[in-house]
Amino acid sequence: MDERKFAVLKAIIEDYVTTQEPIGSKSLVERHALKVSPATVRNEMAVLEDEGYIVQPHTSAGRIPTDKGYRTFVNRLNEVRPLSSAESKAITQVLQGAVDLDDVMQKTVKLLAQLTGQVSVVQYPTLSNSVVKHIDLIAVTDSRIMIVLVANSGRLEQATVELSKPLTLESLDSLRIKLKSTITDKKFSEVASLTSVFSKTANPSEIKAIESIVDKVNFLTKESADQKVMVGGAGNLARLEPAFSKNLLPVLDEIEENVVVLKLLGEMASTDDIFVRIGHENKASNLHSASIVASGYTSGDSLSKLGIVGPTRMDYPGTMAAVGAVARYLGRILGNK
Amino acid sequence: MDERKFAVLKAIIEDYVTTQEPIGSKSLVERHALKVSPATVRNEMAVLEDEGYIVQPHTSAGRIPTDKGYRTFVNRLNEVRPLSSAESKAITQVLQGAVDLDDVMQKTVKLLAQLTGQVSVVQYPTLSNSVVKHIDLIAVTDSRIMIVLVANSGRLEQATVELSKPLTLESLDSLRIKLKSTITDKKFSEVASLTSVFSKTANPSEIKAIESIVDKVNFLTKESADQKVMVGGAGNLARLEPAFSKNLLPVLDEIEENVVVLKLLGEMASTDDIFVRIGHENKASNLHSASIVASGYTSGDSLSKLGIVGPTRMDYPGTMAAVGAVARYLGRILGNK
DNA sequence: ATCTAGCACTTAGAGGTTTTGAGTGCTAAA
DNA sequence: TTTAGCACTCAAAACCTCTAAGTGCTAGAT
Repeated sequence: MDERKFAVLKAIIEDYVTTQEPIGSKSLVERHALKVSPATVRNEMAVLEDEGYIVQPHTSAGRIPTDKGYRTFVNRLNEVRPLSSAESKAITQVLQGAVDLDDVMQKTVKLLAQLTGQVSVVQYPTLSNSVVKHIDLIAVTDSRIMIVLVANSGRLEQATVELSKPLTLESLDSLRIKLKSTITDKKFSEVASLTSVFSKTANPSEIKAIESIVDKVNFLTKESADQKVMVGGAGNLARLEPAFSKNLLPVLDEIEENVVVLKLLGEMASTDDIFVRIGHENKASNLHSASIVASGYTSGDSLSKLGIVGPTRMDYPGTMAAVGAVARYLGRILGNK
Repeated sequence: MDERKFAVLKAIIEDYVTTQEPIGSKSLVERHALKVSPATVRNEMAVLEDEGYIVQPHTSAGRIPTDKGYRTFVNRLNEVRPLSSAESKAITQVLQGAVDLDDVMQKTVKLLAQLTGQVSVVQYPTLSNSVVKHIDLIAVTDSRIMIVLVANSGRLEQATVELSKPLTLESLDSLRIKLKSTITDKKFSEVASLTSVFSKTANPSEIKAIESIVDKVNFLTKESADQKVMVGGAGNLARLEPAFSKNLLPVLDEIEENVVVLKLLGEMASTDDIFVRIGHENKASNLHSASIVASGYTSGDSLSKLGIVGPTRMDYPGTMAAVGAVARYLGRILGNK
């Protein structure tokens, strides 16, 4: 695509994103320093429309960008706009103050929502490459055992088991010690195979209790338990057009259920570039008028994802910059640990 | 207030809540089995308006309820409507499946949001009456110590401390043992006074590290760290009138910061009745067009709160029933632990 | 070969007017 | 005390007109 045509497309997108109204040739020339007349711009626009980059909602109106238009615009954004110093300051300040991983995740998701004005999603650091740093079994009552697992990434997982027959404190303690020595510093993905022998050597009367505890430990370290995400800025939906938010509500619910998020974020290649999926590029039909901007972030060995969901009509450069910056800072914060 | 007048008020409220439009005398008589003519109803309405229970948005329109109208309506709801069996089934099923306290809270907040269609808030079980069941210190790296505290309510608190000078594993272990024997089975509120002597007996070279760990433990058990809440259903805002959600957004942000929630929920007396605060009864001016329906729930020794925030125009009987039922079930689930 | 000025044409939406109908209060009879 | 009847009110719907922002095309200017 020739240089001037792209300039026109870019101008249309920029104006449309802010005004949310179809853009005509005259106002384009006025607001941007295109050094040609409206008539020339009109010719360019006619061509752009033929080629599917923009459309006219009705005959006597201006043009609005199509998904294809946004796509070529985004593709041409070779370098990501840097954040303003105020923004990057805010990021470091907010994330600096977090006391634990949950806190970091919560602050991140909120930050991302505020910076972009969209609904944000952050995936917890994955466990699969992490290593068990600590395991504990705590008898909250006689028959309720709480399991606490800590990963080297700082991620903490807990679960409780209800035993049908109480375990003596001694047995619990010996199980704890045995578990601890077996799986400490082992990868989460290896845990299940390492603990499978446990029940065989156990005292027959305790075998059932021990089995249920070990089962739960394996459950916690299992791949599928690993899809923990946090969603934030759902209130931003209220700011957007009602029609859009109506479409998105069920998606949000699903995200909170952690079901869709894998697909949503997982579809993207696993580098730490910034990925953008625009409108119909999303497979879910609920998302045909939505775009996703996401990025991977690294914490120690694991690569996880974060991103935002918003209307196709969004400020891509700004959003991409925010997502990228947050991913980078988050990686830095978690990497330091 | 005489019986028939109340019947009229009630009918107006019920219709207005569903249609969201001013209610006239004729349609009232049609939809409800009032055994009088529209003219009679009109007379009653005129009186109700004089007394401030309802207003006319403009001369040629029907009436809508005032805060005072809602208030008398709510006050007369002596018995709370029971939930449908499908609803109570849903509650038990959802809460049954939770694996740990965080899970319970998250499921509860979501459930409440879905049942009521409003924004919901659930406070974690308070720590002040709880007892320390377990404490652990985990060296995630040389100089990063993770503190894990478990309450008998099943609530787990964590924090990390960054030490300026690493502690040997032996010292850490002895500190852990000392802490454990000192504060296990003690109330959270007592912890700070019990640990104050720790730094005095310590080896001088380690005094700083130990102090910073003990400080953090005290911080975790402090009253003010106790205001943990979870907010859900923010997406429901999108369903409501934009004007309303605009007002509420900042409130939500504050709730997520845990700042306002104490006041919001704390203003209510501490029984486990269901409390309703309607429109201008709320002190915050942001909430003048909002109502709060809340209830306390008990888990073990501690009494905590949960509730919802919505427009004054809401289905009070249904909402109150849902809030009450969720509070009851939540207490039961947590009490069992 | 482009670009641009000019012009005829289109049409959504703004602004203004009319009509409609749901609602009222009052009066007088049941 | 209730209700039928009636004149009155007024927001909102329906309708109309006009405007202005937009278009495409043609022919002259660069």
